[in-house]
Amino acid sequence: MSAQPLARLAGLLADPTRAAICLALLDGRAWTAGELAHHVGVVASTASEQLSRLVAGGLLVEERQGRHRYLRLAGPGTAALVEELAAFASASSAPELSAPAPRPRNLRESVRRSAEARARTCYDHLAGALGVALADALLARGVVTDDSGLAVTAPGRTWLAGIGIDLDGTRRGSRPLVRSCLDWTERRPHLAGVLGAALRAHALGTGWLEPIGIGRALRITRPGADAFQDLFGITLT
Amino acid sequence: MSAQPLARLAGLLADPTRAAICLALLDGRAWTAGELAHHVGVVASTASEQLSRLVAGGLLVEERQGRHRYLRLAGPGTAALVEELAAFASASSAPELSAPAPRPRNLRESVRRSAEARARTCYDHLAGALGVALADALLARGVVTDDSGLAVTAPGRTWLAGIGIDLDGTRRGSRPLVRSCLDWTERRPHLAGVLGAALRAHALGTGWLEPIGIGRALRITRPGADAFQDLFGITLT
DNA sequence: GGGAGACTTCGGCGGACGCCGAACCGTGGC
DNA sequence: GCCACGGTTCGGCGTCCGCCGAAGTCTCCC
Repeated sequence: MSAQPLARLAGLLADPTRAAICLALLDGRAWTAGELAHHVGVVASTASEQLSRLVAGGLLVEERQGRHRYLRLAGPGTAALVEELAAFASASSAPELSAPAPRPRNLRESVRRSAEARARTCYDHLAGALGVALADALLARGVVTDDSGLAVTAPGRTWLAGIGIDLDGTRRGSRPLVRSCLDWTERRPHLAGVLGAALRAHALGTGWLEPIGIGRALRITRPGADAFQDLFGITLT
Repeated sequence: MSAQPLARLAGLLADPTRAAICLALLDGRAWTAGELAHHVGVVASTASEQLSRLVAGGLLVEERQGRHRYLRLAGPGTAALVEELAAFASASSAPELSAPAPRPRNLRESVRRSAEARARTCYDHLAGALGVALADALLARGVVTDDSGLAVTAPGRTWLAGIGIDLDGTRRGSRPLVRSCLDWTERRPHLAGVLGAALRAHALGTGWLEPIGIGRALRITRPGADAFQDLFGITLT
């Protein structure tokens, strides 16, 4: 109601350093303070201050282990908020907000980017070309419908259970069962929410996907490619 | 992807004055620059600067008429974003973010607040005790379901058409048919999206509700009270 | 045409903020 | 016990930002 809380929350994300930290944490993992400092390009002391601020504001939670301080986003709700703001910002038509050409600086960077564009983690669900293709496939097969708001159909639920994804088993607090999340590289929606998280967990659990290095990029394994083809009709180029 | 756009967008809402402006505009109307300046308690020149900034950032759009400059939120998406952030901020458990006791300063203010708590506009849909009661009623009657994401049921659509609310007629771009929006006074969800907007439009069009003064508060008329009772089973205290 | 009113531009003030380097504190390894 | 190392605290610097008042521009109305 009052403007103060809104301004303070927005203020937490209003700094490029803090914003970059939150975006990095969208990969869903817990990072150490040092990793984050290096990743966003500030000195350790600066990162420490900003991290404390984000924790105090409730956006991040910390976990201390020995001489390390691990940080991650406070929860799915927080991740969804950051996602949404980032998507809105990058989709904004205002030229004022568009990025000043963030092109890759070297080959390594370029390779990483193309891998991320193909398949990556977005907090706890799948994004990139694979994520968007999955969303399309599930819509086309009637597992998910968008008639009046995104929803999982009754037959869809059964079908998912048949391939080992049990949505009933997952306790859902107030978290939506399925949610749309705008994909930054594809500029089209992929699936988040409980279903999105379950899909990612299943793909990693069965070995369809595996992480590449420490980033958020994912590799599609040989059995994974077969599974996506057979079950979802997705042919990967 | 890059942190810059995110930080800039958040920065627009990171100032109490700009945040208050956006919250005021959540009533869905177009305000003049002077009204906004007075409402948020800054001098005209200050408001002018901040408004220009919000327009440049794409959050607001302006319309010049004679010597007046009318401002409103850029669209439903923008309103949803502001709503969501505000809800997240006020629901945040972090004591750091909670408001420092914004109690009413006089009787007039107090009266206005209680009217707003009963029924008010939230951008283009209904909020307050009435908004929440409507959401409950529509869920209880099966017009809307929350089984797997909020959705309008097939019989619900027919029932709505029967009382004069035609959802098919409204062109929906990428806007969700029905969406949940956390109510600030009730701390429970009410209905937004195309359905929420249609409900409000219908209630105002049929005279069930009428605006009180220039604020966002709404008065429930005598026929309105009857209609809410007969059609939705809502008894207003 | 003159004047009132809505809005904007500009200069300047004060405070807040983000950054860094240096010193400090704990933990873990040798 | 010592050292390396991750992280934190502190002081200080420069910048940015929001605010106001005063002057200026434009529109409408008489």
